[in-house]
Amino acid sequence: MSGTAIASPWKKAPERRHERELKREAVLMAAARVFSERGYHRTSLDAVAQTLNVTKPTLYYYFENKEAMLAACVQHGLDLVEAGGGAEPANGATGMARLVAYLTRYAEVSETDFGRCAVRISDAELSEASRKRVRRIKTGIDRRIRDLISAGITDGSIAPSDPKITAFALAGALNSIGRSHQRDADLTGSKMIGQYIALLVNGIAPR
Amino acid sequence: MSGTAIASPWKKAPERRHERELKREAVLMAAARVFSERGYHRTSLDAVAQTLNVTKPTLYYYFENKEAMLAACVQHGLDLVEAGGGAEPANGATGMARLVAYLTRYAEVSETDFGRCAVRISDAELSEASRKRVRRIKTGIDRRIRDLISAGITDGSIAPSDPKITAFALAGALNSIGRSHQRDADLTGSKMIGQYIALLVNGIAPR
Amino acid sequence: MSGTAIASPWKKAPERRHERELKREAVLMAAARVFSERGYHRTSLDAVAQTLNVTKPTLYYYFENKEAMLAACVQHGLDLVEAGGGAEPANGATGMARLVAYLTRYAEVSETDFGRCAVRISDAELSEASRKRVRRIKTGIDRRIRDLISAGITDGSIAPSDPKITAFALAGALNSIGRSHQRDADLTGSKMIGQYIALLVNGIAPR
Amino acid sequence: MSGTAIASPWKKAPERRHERELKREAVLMAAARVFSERGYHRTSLDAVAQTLNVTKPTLYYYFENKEAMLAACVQHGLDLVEAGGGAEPANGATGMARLVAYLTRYAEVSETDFGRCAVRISDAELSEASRKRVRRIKTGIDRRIRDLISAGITDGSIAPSDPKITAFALAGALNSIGRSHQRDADLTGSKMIGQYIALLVNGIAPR
DNA sequence: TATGAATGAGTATTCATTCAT
DNA sequence: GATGAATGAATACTCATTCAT
Repeated sequence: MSGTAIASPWKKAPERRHERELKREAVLMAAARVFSERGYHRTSLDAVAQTLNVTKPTLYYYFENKEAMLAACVQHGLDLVEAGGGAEPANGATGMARLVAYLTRYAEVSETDFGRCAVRISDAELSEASRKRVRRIKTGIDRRIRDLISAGITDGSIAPSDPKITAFALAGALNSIGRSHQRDADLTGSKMIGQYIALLVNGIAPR
Repeated sequence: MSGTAIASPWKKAPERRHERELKREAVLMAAARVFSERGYHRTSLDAVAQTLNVTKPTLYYYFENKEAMLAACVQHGLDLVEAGGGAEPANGATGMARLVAYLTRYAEVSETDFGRCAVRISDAELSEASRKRVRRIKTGIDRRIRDLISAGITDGSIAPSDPKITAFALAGALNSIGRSHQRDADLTGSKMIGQYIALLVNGIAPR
Repeated sequence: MSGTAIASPWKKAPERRHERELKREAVLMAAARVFSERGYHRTSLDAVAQTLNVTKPTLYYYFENKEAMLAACVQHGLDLVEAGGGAEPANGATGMARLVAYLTRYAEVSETDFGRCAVRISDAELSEASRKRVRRIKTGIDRRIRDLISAGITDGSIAPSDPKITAFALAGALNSIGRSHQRDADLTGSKMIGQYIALLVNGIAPR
Repeated sequence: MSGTAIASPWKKAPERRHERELKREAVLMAAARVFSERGYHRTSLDAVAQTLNVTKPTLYYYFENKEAMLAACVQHGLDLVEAGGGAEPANGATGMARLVAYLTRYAEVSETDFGRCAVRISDAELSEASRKRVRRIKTGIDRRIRDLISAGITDGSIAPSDPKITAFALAGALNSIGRSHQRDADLTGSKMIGQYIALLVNGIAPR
């Protein structure tokens, strides 16, 4: 045997691609954080760059422009919701149980930077192209919630109501989580989410 | 007798003050409309001025600066909520009844331009000064809701819960009304508000 | 009589409008000068502003954007050519005489800052809208030259040739005046223009 | 005998140098094409690189910087004119004949990408350094034309005139060929060049 | 040789704000 | 009261250029 291979100082192509991907993600996370903290319009790309110890043009190496960064944040936030799973019809649970699982996931994501971006940014701030894409995802989520409600109504686990309005109200209520400024520990965290959803499930009237 | 008084071309002081007040309100309404339509940061003062057929500097005669206009919009929106009354402890109604009345009012105001301003602007987008002012008003409303909840819990008309979280959830849920883009007729109007609040009161679980 | 009127310190509306017009022209002249000296792309609006002792945003008060300034320069240069007159068919002169008059005017304008702008800027640098406008004027000038050539050929004062190519060559030749860097006194001024045009009229071959 | 030589995977030095030369030329041609199509300043090095399926930094391996590329284009264009020959005093032809040959060559080159680069770039758009270099080459051509004119005047084949102005006018007129946007077939090609030069030789006045 | 990554310097444009009139 | 004019400050975006690999 002719000895051990010497570790090459040059990174291989796949490794490079992976590194780039990592950096892109880092940019995205930084952006999500700053956007959700100071608002999209009040945030300059300089601010984003600074948190990464990079210069502004570097950001353009990873994203076409500021709006693309925002769109990616929003999209990522929304994707996280779907990525949670738990809403599959197959698993034998009641509509209510599946809905609660989904809403919990939704609420949890709303507490992340990405979720806050998704919830805080008005569609009007996105470019036509991004708007369409985002709208499609949001519609998907809305439909998912409506379907779960309908299923629950059918199997008797949810009280009859107009699924459209109910879905709108539930999502809207949960959105306020991401919209609020989470300085208050009581209004953050999984315990709070539990109470929050329990409220939506049971209402405020005594049973 | 010393003859009839000649109509002075100069208006009297009180009349002038009144006129100024009227114009100030006109500016405010215009601002509320445009801000709520395009978002505060995306709206230039030129746009506000244009809808009034005035020039930009004129606005400065009525408001110190752009943020002051926004703050006034928000404040006005929140004032409208309080102005609705119905939350007075004296009138013998249950906490629940008074809470429902208050929330209804809240929801209705959320559909106005002023309400949308109040609800759509994230605290993060305001300067420190305005942020404080707005926060104070919002805190007032929050306290009002909490108090009503507590009263309801005490008189048995509302199920026991943490008033803080419940108030947060209720307000948040209603805010989504003002935040939504009211293109959908089903998701606007007083009928919808009724269903919306009924949902919050009764929850989605069957009773 | 109750005395002489006191000169009001406030300028009257028409005077104001006039003043604005003057300033706009001043901006245009400054732009024409700088553009023609350093080239459109190498000239920053800061440079234009500096020659006027104004700040950059002031320019935007008079022109929509940089390209609009350029377009106005070009248009003004081309307009100057037509404004010269002398090409009217009515005046009994031969086609040749009228052509020479027109070309002389053309050459003279080419020596001005506006003319140099018109001649130096490629159509490609203009916006679609400006391009069309400019192209229309240029076509008009081209047609004017062709018509004069045709008239001259008809009345025998000009040798027969393809008016299209001849017009192209004449205009092209004269354009080089505006394109050259006039540091050389021998290659500027009316005397030079005379010789230049005489050359085009008589050719270089001995007669 | 020591066996057959193994073909080395490394290319010999001269071959390498040659390859490099070829690539450098490829870069130059690509640059000339893009510069002449979109204008020097409006063309980014990315654009040049793209047409070669290379990345931007690669260009720097062959040229010091962007301006050096432009200068090389211009120089190459002007070299092409000289390379045409035909202007040698020795061959017994008249000054006029030699001048016509030279101008024809000049016009032909003006229709190439390199020629267009040379003709389209205004001195004002270049840096001081490049300007000097380009100016020197242009001066060389100008002198050549003047000499031919003088020779023609001397041998009687060209009408007496100021060689300086005449040379300026002839070159200027021919430059317009390269400057025009050759969409019009009538205004391109060798036939047109013939007519163009005939016009300059004979003038437009009837003989 | 060629490239991925990063950057410095520049530039057009917007907009809230001021002020003399 | 209202406006024309002007400005300072900010900011997104571009691009030639560099350098380690």
